[in-house]
Amino acid sequence: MNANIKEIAKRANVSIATVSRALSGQNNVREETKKHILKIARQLNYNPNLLARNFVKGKSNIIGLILPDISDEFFSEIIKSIDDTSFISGYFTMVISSHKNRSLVESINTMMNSGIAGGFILLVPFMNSEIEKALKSERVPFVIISGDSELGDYDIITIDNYNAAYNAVKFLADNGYKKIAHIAGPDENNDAALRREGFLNACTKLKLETKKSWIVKADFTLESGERAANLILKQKERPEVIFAANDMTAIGCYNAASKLGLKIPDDIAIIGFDDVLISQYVSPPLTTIKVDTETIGKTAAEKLIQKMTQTEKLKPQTIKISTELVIRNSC
Amino acid sequence: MNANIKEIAKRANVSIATVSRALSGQNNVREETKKHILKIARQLNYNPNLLARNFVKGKSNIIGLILPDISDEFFSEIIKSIDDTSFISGYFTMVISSHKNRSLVESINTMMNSGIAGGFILLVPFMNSEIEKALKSERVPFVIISGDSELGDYDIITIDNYNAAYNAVKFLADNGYKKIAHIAGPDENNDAALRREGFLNACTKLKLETKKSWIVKADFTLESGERAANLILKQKERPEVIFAANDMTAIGCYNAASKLGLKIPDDIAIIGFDDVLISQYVSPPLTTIKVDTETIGKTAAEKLIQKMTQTEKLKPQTIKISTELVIRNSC
DNA sequence: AATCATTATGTAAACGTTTACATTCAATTA
DNA sequence: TAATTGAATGTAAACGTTTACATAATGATT
Repeated sequence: MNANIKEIAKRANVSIATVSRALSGQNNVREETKKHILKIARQLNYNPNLLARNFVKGKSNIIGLILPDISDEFFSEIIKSIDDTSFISGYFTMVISSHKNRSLVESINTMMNSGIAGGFILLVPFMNSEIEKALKSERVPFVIISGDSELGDYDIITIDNYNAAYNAVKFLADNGYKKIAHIAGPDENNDAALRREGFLNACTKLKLETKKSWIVKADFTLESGERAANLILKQKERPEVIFAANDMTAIGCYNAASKLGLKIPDDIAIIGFDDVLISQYVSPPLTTIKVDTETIGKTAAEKLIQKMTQTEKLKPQTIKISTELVIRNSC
Repeated sequence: MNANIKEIAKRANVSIATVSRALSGQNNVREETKKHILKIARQLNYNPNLLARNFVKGKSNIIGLILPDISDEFFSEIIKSIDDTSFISGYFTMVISSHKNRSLVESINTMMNSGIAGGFILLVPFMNSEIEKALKSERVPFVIISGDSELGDYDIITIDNYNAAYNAVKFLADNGYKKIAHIAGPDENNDAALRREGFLNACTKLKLETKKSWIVKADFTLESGERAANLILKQKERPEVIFAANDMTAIGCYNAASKLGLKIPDDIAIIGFDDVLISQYVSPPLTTIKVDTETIGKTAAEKLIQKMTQTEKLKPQTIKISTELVIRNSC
């Protein structure tokens, strides 16, 4: 059985109100009394009942984290970063992933209405009217982590996909590449769409050669990358470099190249996106664009906590997290 | 503002007790009344206040998940699997990772004493007296996921490290290998210790040749694996195969072999442990031991929920999750 | 010494649920 | 018909905390 403030009050010979004040670090309690109370609390190994506290305060110090149905490196780092940041400000992180048994909308509704979370962070690759509707009540504050900064009038933390892609292509141009292909991600994924847009605009602006048959869609998996690379590399005219929408796709290109007897980067150069762990270990190490997951998580948590603590409503804000080109040996 | 049972009671012209009973699906309420109440609840878009419910029931439907300070593939899969399983039984998953700002012991204490979690799952690679002490109160039920099944008198979900290692060596023996080396994990890591023990016993039993200089310690990282492999492969007498304590170490061996001009598996064969994502993509694909993270998470969550729901105290149980040899081309 | 301002402490209500116990009402039995 | 049972519903307390308001104690100012 855990001790409670009533018990402490009895032993310290004061009222529960004084105990509450002493323990929650308020200043309107005599130094001596405070010390006495704290001592007894320590003796009893007292821990405040957070459920009671959250309940009576009408708000929770739990931050919900809604994840879509995928598990990858990216998420475990985001989770960690959010948990780190939340903890420092006295919050807990609750994970609620969506999957066959629970839809994203259901997760949002739970976070929004059960009172269990004081705010939440929503990771979504896309937006639709169902989600939009679930978010409308705004009963508890939230922020969104997404590849798309144009989802609507929300607080959004986003990767600067467009500029990252643009600059990657610029880097390739600066290094003398002229003929460039792209393996895109799934259509409905906003990160993918923006990377593709950045690629296309850079090609036009920088006068690089590309063509329809060099732009192949894949779905972020290694296998789809290999398939797509095959389609590109078996054409009569071959590009000098492939810009893959993510690292796994890029590694798929490695496989395709290897099977076709093409040397990287001499016969075909490759650049990826994400900088996943493997990228530095493939051979040759993959040049890619590093996404700073730690900053993303940290920024999202900080923004959310800001919203949770301040009363006046601020205008929704989009924060773009910049990326970094990691130059290795694949181009 | 969320509706509450008081409001529903008023509109339905019944007492809050009846509303509570109707909503929590108890049978001692007239069918007609129940329907009426549910209808009004739906109209008001009522969601029970989980904080209040948990608080008054004196137990929480939140499952805490305490993670050590590492982020890898393994964890994100475990988290997902636990969350999946918990959700089906009506529980939430709260992640609390340990790191520079918060020690493992502190995490345990929070879970144990704040009332915020009704139970927790502890992932620990080792046990010490501090942790032991924190666990002693047993104020809330918990289970442990660990490589060591001999941590103490706890409910433990564990990988069958010893037998997995033993069988891996047996597999090598069956395939004609006679001279075998081992790159071990850190001393204080129990998974590592058991794998090493399985290796040693198998060598003795199956009369395989190994020696002290062929057993080198590393720390589960790729770099340490490369270093260790170098120490082994540069000796006058070279083993035929290296059993690495985990896949990352094994991939370190790949690097060392490649730099020494040794062909895998002809000059030196390699076997790993874990079956991380990369393993199937390195060249040649790595033969390794697959750890079924999904089953681990599921089993842990189910065991915990069982403990949380039943009153009588059962004898602590150790559940060993078996592994599976994934034969690829590295030996 | 009397008044006022300030600080410390106490009293009691409030948060939204669940649930033990009490009550009512109708149906069944003697 | 009276007594008994059982189901449906109501009443009110309880959970542990915070906090508005009331009161008491202290110190400062006249």
